[in-house]
This record gives sequence, C-alpha cells and structure tokens, in this order.
Amino acid sequence: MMNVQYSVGQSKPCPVHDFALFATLGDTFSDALKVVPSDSVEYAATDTIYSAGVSAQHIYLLRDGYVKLFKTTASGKDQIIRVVKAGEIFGFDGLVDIRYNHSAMPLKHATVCRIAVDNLDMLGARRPEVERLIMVRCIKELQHADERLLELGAKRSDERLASFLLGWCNAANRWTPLILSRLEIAQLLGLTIETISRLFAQWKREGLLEEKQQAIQILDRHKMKQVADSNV
Amino acid sequence: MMNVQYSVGQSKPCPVHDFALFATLGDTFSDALKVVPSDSVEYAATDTIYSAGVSAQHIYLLRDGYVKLFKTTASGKDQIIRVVKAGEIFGFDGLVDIRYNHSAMPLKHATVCRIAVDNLDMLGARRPEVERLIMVRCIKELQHADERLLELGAKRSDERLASFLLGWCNAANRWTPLILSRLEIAQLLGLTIETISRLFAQWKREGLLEEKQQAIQILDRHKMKQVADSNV
DNA sequence: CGAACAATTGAATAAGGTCAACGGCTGTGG
DNA sequence: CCACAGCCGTTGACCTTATTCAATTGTTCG
Repeated sequence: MMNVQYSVGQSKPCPVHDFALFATLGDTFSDALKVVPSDSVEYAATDTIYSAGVSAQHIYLLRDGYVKLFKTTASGKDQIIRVVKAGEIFGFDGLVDIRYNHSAMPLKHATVCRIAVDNLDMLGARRPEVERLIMVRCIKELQHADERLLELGAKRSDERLASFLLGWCNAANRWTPLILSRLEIAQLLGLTIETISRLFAQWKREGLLEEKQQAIQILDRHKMKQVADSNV
Repeated sequence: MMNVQYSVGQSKPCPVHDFALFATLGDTFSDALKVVPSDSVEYAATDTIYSAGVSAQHIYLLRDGYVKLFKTTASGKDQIIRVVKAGEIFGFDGLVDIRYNHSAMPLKHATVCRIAVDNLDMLGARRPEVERLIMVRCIKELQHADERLLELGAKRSDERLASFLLGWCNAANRWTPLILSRLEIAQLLGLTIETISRLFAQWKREGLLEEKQQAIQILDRHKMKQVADSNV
C-alpha cells in the first residue's frame, strides 16, 4: 500500500453499521460487524484504490466522495464502468475471484471503509445475510450495467450525455456539483473530450444547461429528456 | 403464456440437479430441489420468454440452445445484453425487483427449466446456498458486463467483432456453428448489419476466417487476436 | 507570475451508418 | 416441379457523426 493515507491511525475501526445499506440487516448484523476487523482509509485524487489484476483482498464501502471503476484496453484507453456514490459498496470480485477485474480510483477524493474478504468468515451465521445483501446489490448493478450497455451500444453522443446528466442531476433545477472532468465524462460515455465540450457549448447556447464553477444546472429538464430519447 | 410449448406435459418436472451449476451445491441441495416445483418449457425462435417490464416470476436455467437477453431503446433499436449458453441461469431480476428489466428470446430454439421465485422459499435452510450461488453467478456476469462495456465504449468495430468471434469459437481451428444472424451480431456489438458483413467479407478475403453453411472457423487465431487488440 | 493542465473551438479526416440495388437461399403454393 | 415471394446477406455510393489534429484560451497551483 503506497499512496494510502489512513484517516487517523493504521487501523481505525469503521462504523459500518451506521450505513443504510448495512442497517437493513438489523441489529444482530451490526453487532456481528463489530467483531469484524475493518478500517477506514482516505484517498486523494491521484491515489489508486486498487488496480485490475491485483489480488482482491478487500470489499469496500464508500463513506464519502466518489469512486470511479474503470478498465483499460491493451492500447491504453480507459473506460469508466461505474461511478460509485457514498453509501454504496464496490470491489466484491474477491468473493469469487482471486483478482480484481477492474481498477478503482477516486474522483477528487474518497473515504472508504474496507473489510478483508478473509475476515468475512467471522460473521458466522450472519454470513448468509451478507451474501444475500451482496446478491441484491449485485443484481441492481447488473441492471445498471444493462442500461449502460444499451446506451453505449445503441445511442448517439447527445443521447448518452443527456441521459448521463439527467441521472447525475437528480434534483430538478438546482445546482449540482459536477465532480467529473470532461475527460472522465468522455471515458464514461465512450466519447472524446471534444465531443463532450461541443455538446456542453451547444446546450449552453440553447439555454438547456448552465455551468458555473464546478457545478451545472439543467434549465429545461423536459427538453433534456427529449434529447436523451431523441424525440426531437 | 401464449406461444409457449411445454416439452411433454404442462408441468414436467425438471432435473435441475443434473446441471453442473447446481451440482456444486452437493447432494443435500439436489434432494431439496426435488421438492421445489419446477417445469421444463420449450421455445421456438419467434417466441418470447419474457419481456422487459413484465412481472418477474421465474428464474430460468437454460438446458438446451441459446437465449439472447436484450433491451430496446425508446426509438426501437435493440441492444443484446448477453447471449446465454446451455447450463447458465438467467432472469433473476425477480429476486430483487417486481419486473424484468430486459427481454429474453431464444436464438433459434431453447429449452429452459424454470422455478417460480415464490417457490425458492421452499428450499428453507438450503436457501442461503442458493443465494450464494446466485451471488457468485451474478458477480461473474458483472465482470462479463464490465468487459462488454469496455468493448462498446472503447473499441473499434473490427476489434469488437474479432473479440466476439474469438470468444464464440473457443475451440481452435474447428468449425463452430454461428447461431446468430448478422443482425443479432450487430445488435450485440452496437454496429450495423452492413459493417458486420463488410468485416466478414474482408477477413474471408484475407484468409483469416472461413464460413460454410451456418458455421465459421477462425483460420488464423493469432492474427485474429492481434485484430482484437489492434496490434496491427 | 509562470508552468502545467483543462477546456474550447475550428478545420480536416476517418469510421461507421444510411440508402439502395442486387444476389442467393428457402419455403410455399399453383 | 417450378415459379415466385420473402428474408437474409452482400456490395457500392454517399452521407453523417464523431474523432483527430492543432491552435488558443482559461484555470489551477506551486
């Protein structure tokens, strides 16, 4: 572990049971979790949480910030698979495989709580509940992946960007911090920086979208939805 | 259930435990499964197994043939999410959601065994093992989806087709039946019929690929791999 | 303040899509 | 048994979309 900064000490216990995700399992699980060694780790923008191909020893819960999961082609192009938001879990390849099949890095900054896969055994009888939880999350993620496959495979650049923005700014008519750079948006949508930039410029001109500082606001959500489904 | 033909009777019990996938759970599970109502259903090429948005009541095990899972855009374009092969399970949206989030149809022909989600409860104490099994399958599928996202988002048409063909013809230098039509390959790779056709023609000319009847053979697997990773 | 980096914009190019015509196979009905 | 319709695949010419290349501006950070 090189560029990893522990938030307080080397192994600060992580209050996993505070999180809604794990809270659904009830108190018995929370109690059980207190037995499981877990620690809190903080990452800066340039840190790598884990790399594809590396031994998959931990399962992660994102406490604060955003994390991008991505894969890299043989020719060096990155494709962002998913953007993880606070409260979500990621990196559960270790439950099945020896190695991670993708890489994980923060967007800007991230605080995670991680549990060693080996230590999951300590949960004893509660373990099936964890697996059920992960199964549920996994199916949800699979549905999300299906949707993204549809976007990458069957939609034009403007449709892709529009539906990404709609998903990102889930609050209507409010400023939403855009954590991703143009490059990261491009890598997420399978496009180039320039294409993203041009679409932004066009939509700003048309009064569809506004941007100030690092934040954006969708001015005409209805029209943006039309663009996303190409009902123009 | 309209265009559904039951293989023998209305509810022929399905020997689920014969399948490698479930066999991993051991004999106790096989015994338990005999209690669970499941039936075998046969579909022709034009039948629909289930449609996106429909109530997700069954979980399926493909016994014979191939099944395509796909989503449709608002404008009517289909994107094939995954091609299911014999022995694999699909349609487990019902474990989490009320409705299927994608549609399922056979390629040519399919025989499935299905279990009502409600009846999975009958497995009682053995249920955690089923959930673990599904979790494992689900993670595997997620990894597969990640790979496909990389292909659709970051690769050119020739790279996509080449890596699809390499995956499809896993046996080296042997004739492999190509179950998919040009249209279906196009819908899988996010391309058009014409593009697929042109690449096939080019590779046949170059002696990379051969096609007779409904079968194909990769003549130069090494070179095909180079195309897939654009090491040209 | 200047160096590095991020975003914008324009012009040229390439990749793939669209449109259209044609060939070939299959299955059906006279 | 043949003729023909219908479907699938092929091929060519053209067009659209998005990428690439390049120059410029804006932004952030030491």
